[in-house]
Amino acid sequence: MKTELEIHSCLHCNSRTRSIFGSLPLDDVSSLDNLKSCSQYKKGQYIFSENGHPLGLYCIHHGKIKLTTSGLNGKEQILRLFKDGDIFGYRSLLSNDRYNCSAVALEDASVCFIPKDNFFELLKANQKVSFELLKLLSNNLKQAEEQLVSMAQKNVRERMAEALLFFKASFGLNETDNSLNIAFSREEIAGFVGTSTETVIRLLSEFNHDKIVRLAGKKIIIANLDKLVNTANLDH
Amino acid sequence: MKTELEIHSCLHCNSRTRSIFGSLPLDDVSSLDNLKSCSQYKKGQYIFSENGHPLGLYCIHHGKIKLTTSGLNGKEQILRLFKDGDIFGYRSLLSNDRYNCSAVALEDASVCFIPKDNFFELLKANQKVSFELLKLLSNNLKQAEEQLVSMAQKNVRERMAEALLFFKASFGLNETDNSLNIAFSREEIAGFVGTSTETVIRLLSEFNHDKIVRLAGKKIIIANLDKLVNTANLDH
DNA sequence: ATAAAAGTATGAGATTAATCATATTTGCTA
DNA sequence: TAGCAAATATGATTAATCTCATACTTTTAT
Repeated sequence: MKTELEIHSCLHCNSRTRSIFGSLPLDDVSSLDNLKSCSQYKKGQYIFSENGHPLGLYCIHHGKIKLTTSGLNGKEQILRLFKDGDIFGYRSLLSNDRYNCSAVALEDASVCFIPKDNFFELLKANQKVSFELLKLLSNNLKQAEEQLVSMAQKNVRERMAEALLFFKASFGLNETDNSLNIAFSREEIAGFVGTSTETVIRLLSEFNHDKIVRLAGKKIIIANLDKLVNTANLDH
Repeated sequence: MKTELEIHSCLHCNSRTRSIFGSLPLDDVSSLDNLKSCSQYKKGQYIFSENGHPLGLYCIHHGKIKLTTSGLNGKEQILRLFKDGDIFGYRSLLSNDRYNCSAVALEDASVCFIPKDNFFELLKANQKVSFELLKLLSNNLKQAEEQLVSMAQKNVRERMAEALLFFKASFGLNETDNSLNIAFSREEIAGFVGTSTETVIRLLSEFNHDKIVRLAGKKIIIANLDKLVNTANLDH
């Protein structure tokens, strides 16, 4: 049985192996342990807020996090999603900006914090980590530009289907009932798809009627993945 | 008077000082000189194409380049714009993908090429350059996410105004007549704004009527910057 | 110089999706 | 567990933008 300390130590952290710190030498991992701190967040709690000054890097021990920014009239736009082993807060840190978005816990979460200076030292000392970070940013950029093209060229129905596929890719499906492993409100989905809450509700109910998904309370069950992929019109 | 060789050498390249290689020790600059090659491209020519395999990094000695991807039904979407001193082709290189977009010369251009392996060696040897690259990618990501929010939440008129401001920021204004230092076709603008060519034409003609811009052939003259900024509805 | 092609311009109609209004349901708190 | 607030649902109307059609203008190629 693991002690509380072991559970929160980077050395024994299952999430670490999947993170950019996966290739870090064990000596550096234990020094990481000494300088990081770990905090618990309740669902809905803010880890950091738009316009704040970045003080360090966040690394998810356990939980799901959304990055969200407020656009016109304060309308929320979800930019990125994170899960166990993901780091976040690096964008603003690296370009030495204030945060341009907020990080919010989508469910109860356990998140570690590495102070800015220590993180930069770690980057300097470990070529591999800094290279992993370059890769990560490149993939983020690819993702963002793909979403931009969808937003520019696809209709709401297609984007809605894409969004469900993205949620599936991000957090997976519950194996027992094939439902999305995340419960977003219709308003949050609207803030990802780039549409109104009413349109999300209408489209989900259409998808339900077309047997593409099945709605069970807050659960969204993927009833027909092929149909969903077709609806997303991915092949261009 | 500079010889042809000097003009194309990295040591004497004015564009280099503004690039991520600005902080490179002069010794490394001259080795960069030996391994890079420089090519001339005519307006409209492709430097690389979507789905191709990246073989190295491109660095603009002189010229203007667009990165463009083909979305639904082959409709072009302009993703990023580059000018003297900018590098491009690093996104796919770093995430080890095929190109997800094409690079096209917007006017006659002179572009240098650094082979993949040499570039990665240079990154390994020069912490500063690799850090500059992290910053660059972070800024690209910020830019892309800002555009995503605009695409999701703003109407076409606002995005059209934003686009003109973006072109101004990217390539500047001609000092004599205040016209944009770049001549896009209406179709290209549509592929940046995320709308139809007809709507671009209509909106430009509206802006012209509202004395926000003045149209003189292919030239777009910024007649009233304040009005343009207001139209873009930037404050959110 | 002239024809052909590409780009720009404008109108009318169709369509998508937003907005506003109002129920209905769900979940939380006292 | 009743009551209230928030979330979901659905309809009607309106507004924005796309599409199609056609005309005009500029550029390009022969």
